[in-house]
Amino acid sequence: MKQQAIFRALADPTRRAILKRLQGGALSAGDIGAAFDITPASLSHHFAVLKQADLVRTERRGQYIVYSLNSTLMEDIARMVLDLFPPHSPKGGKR
Amino acid sequence: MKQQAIFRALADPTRRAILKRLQGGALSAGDIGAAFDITPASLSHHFAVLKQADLVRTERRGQYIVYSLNSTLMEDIARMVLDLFPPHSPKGGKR
DNA sequence: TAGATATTTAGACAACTTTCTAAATATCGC
DNA sequence: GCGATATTTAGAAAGTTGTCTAAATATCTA
Repeated sequence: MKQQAIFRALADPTRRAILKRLQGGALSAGDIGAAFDITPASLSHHFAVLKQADLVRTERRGQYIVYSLNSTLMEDIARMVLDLFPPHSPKGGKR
Repeated sequence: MKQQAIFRALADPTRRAILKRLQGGALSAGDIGAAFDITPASLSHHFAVLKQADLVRTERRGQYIVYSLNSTLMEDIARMVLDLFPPHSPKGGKR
């Protein structure tokens, strides 16, 4: 798990917005881009960063390339973040 | 809560290492810096970024300036991150 | 196969970051 | 108050990032 790639990917607001946009399900690059005032080329760059961090997965579907969240990473990421802070209630439990 | 400041602060490996170093308790700027091959001036810059994100607090103690984690932010940050991904098991439960 | 649509790659540029050295500020002990 | 120690501020250099335009690649439809 490339911690640095993940933190770096999350540092940009456009990329976080892309992730949010994908919460509803997979979308084509174009459909994602429709929400942003940015060129397709710039979008593509952000996708590359997200992909390198393995935060999104791609699948070509005919003419389109469809992006989806890699939500299996979620717990890892949460752990990564929590790991930066001292334990609250050391074992068993959240809450 | 300045989401952007927080994500930006976490994006740098030196700053994450500083946070880890503070897990054991408050330390002076110099004590923190002892672990890094970096000038005091550069360290100070990183402290400023962490402070701006409110991830650390400072207190002058005589000659020293003592840094400590603002761990009350921890849950907010975890939520911020998890918020980027779709809910796993919607209500009640973790695990 | 040709033209249209969707996306990425290449290359350039401005803005921001990380780092440095040098100088400024604050506090301590004498 | 002076000199020493601790930290920050200022200003500059090198590297990285986010954006753009132009061109390349892939797929669809006719």
